[in-house]
Amino acid sequence: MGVTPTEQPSAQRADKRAEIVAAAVRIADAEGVDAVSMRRLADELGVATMTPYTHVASKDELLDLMRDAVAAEMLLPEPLPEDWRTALRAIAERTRAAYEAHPWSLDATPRRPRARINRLRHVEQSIGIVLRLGLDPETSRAVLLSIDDYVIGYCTRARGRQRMLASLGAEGKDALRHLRDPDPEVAAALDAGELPIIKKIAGRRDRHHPFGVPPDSGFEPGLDWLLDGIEASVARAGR
Amino acid sequence: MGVTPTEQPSAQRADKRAEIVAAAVRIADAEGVDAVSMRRLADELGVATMTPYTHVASKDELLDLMRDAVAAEMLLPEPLPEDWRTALRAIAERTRAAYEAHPWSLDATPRRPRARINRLRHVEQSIGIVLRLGLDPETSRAVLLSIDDYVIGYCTRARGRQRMLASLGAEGKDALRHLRDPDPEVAAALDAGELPIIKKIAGRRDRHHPFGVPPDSGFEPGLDWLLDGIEASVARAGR
DNA sequence: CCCCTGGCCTGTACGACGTACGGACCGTGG
DNA sequence: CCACGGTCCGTACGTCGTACAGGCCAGGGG
Repeated sequence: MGVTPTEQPSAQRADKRAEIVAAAVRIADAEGVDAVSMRRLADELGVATMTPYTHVASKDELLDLMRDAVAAEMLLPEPLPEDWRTALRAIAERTRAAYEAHPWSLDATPRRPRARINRLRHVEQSIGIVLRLGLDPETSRAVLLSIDDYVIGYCTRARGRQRMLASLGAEGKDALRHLRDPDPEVAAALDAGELPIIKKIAGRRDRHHPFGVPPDSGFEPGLDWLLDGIEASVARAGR
Repeated sequence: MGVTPTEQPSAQRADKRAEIVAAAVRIADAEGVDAVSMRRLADELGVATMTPYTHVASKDELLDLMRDAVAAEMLLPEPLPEDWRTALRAIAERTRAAYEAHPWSLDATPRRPRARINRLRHVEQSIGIVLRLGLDPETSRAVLLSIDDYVIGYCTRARGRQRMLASLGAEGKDALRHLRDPDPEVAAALDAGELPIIKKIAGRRDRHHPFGVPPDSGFEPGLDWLLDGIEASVARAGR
């Protein structure tokens, strides 16, 4: 059938778009998403305020494209490891690294999510691995999504952590105060003997860790537990 | 020691604050966080634009308080179930329900996270359960956080899903088009035979599900796998 | 050859946002 | 009675996303 090539947007136009997105990503990496305004972006590109709109429909679309640029970094070079567990771990780790390098991409999700190419490539890789397990489609989907969920959740919390440490670092020596009497309500609850466990732990923390914040418990343990559970489930199904 | 009660802010002041926060939550529930502007909030309260600032330092603090209001809904009535696994599941489920009722609370995280009372109460409950496992503190923390991560990740993805369905529903019959030719780049990749698995699955989807979107694989399976992994780990440690 | 057309680019302008600030009001203690 | 501290109000500033109305220029048809 004569396939009309779906309105291909001419290579140079695509290049300009990519350039705009790359500049936006650079700004976001360096100064956070909030620093990415259309005016700032236009300045960065040496162009008038409204010019980027020639290549990008709206700021929402721009953010969507920026997220897809991050998704490109989640792709693992083929061929993937043969063992499904090793492969899923590798993908999860790569995904974590991408989110950690561009924490802003976890921030606001777009109002109107569209299926972008790199996100789809990433999904394609993951599905490919999961299908090797030979589970029914329903369960396969659940495996894929549960791992995704864990990774996203971990990265979201890690970003919050990072932000907190940054703000503590910026405050200098008064940093601890922020933890010690955080809020009148909290202070009252602590005095009243509510929250006994937290009170005990908080006391220990202040002495042992910089800023009173213990090191992160890490990405691996939870991922391993999840994979253990999946593996056991696969073993049961395979009997 | 003469404890000065840390500047208690007088009951009526606290009431006003709570009223403001409640109104903001109401707006966010009904129309999304973006609808919560200080002007709109003031209107809602029948008060001048700047008046809420008498009781709330900034919009960031307001958002923080709104999130804490959601955290209050995550609290489980005492006494908690005796079995640790049942209790953790109950907390996770309750947390999921709270996020689902107020999806906006997963949106932007505050620049300067403070420890608020309800969040702390929620953490206190969770820690209490995890400590029953008798693991070393490090591992206990990992257990707690990994479950948290999974829940947050799941809810984040569920929110995206919900948003997508809403936007598809709003578009009427053309909804499917949005999935069928999502983007020139994607169309090209599909034609070129990249993404074979997705192509096959997408074909199947369109026929079987409303809007071509399959039902969610659910919260339970992933949570169970994670808990299975944790339980096995506990069993090994307890030998 | 000219001229016209269609795509890129520009500048100005509008409405909404968060919030700084200075003044008005008002109940309470000296 | 007055003065004062806390509450409330209105105006105003700077920034944001973006609608819109032109300007520029290359390339193709008369």
